[in-house]
Amino acid sequence: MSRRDELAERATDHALEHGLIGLSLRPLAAAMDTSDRMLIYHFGSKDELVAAVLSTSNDRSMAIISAMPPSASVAQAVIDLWDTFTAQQVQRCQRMYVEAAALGLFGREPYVSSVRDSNLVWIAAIAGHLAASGAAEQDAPRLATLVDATFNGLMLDRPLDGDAALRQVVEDLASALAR
Amino acid sequence: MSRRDELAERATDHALEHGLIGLSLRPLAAAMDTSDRMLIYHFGSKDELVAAVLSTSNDRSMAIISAMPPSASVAQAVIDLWDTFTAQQVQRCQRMYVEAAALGLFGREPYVSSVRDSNLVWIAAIAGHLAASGAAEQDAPRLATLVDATFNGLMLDRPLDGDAALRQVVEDLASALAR
DNA sequence: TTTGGCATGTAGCAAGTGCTACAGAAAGCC
DNA sequence: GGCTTTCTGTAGCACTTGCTACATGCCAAA
Repeated sequence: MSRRDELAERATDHALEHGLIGLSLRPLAAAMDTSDRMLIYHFGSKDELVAAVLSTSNDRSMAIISAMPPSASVAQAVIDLWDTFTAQQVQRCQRMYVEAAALGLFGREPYVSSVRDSNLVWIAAIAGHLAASGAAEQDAPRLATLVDATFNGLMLDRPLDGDAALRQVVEDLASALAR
Repeated sequence: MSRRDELAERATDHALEHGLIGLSLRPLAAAMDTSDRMLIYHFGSKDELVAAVLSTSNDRSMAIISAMPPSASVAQAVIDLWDTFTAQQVQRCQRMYVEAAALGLFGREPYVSSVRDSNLVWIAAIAGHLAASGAAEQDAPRLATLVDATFNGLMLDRPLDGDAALRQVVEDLASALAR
């Protein structure tokens, strides 16, 4: 693994823990036992570092979501996806994705591009799981967009509501989609 | 209207236009034909300014959503809410709300508190409209949380997908909830 | 006319930002 | 040995950040 990749992994760990909004090179470098100087050297600019971090994070969550076995029904798939989604590992990645998407709301780079890249493969993975769980092939992408949007929206509510309340809402969605 | 309120209104206009995440006092003050010095004088701190801006923005979108006449059905209510939600005026406020929620993802103040305050009355308003449109009273709050989360999640996708695609997804949700 | 409070302008501070200039170390290749 | 390439440390630059010290103008009450 190249030095750059190693730094990307550790920077991703730090960003997942402390957030993407407000991320700055010096504290990040200090936590990684290196210097801002080195980060710029290996990544060229902060923007490229951020892009690498978002890509790394996306790879991690994709690996987990792609490994899910098919669910017994579409409704069950929604529940299973939520459980995976809120598992520590994926949930952090998704939280950072939401931060990136918020940073991209006004078109700022590198966030828009990174979010677009992540979103494409992510939605495809969700759609794949839904299709494997019984959803019609042509409905899967839109269904995936709906489910993903709802999950991300609920993520924004996490600091407000308890996880139990959010799960209840997901169950409502699952049963609505099943009928 | 006090000077402070007037400044809050104009600061809100600016924040809705340029975003909350990178908001800083000097450019904001310059756009308002005043100085950072004055903003701090009237609001005490940047945090209180931000709280005032979020509160003002919330008041504005609440005024619009509260004025909606009941819809013919729950499904139609979801569609109507989306159309109101994406109307220029409300959509900007909601975009800023999403920014604030993202800023609050790691517990940072004043964002968490402001988001909590806004969310409470906002969900209540959505629930009210859904109930007025035929939803069962006891289901309305959870339904409102579901609809609101989905809308906010779709807001994050706005820079990626076209509005037509997002509306399609909302229609999927509406028909799923109707069945 | 003096006093006192509200509002404002000028200047600046300490800290933090991304990034760079420059020098050196280490390691492989001739 | 030299020589180039890759990497790293020190120091610093130009700029922005939220916020403050201080002096000043305005305007109503005493």
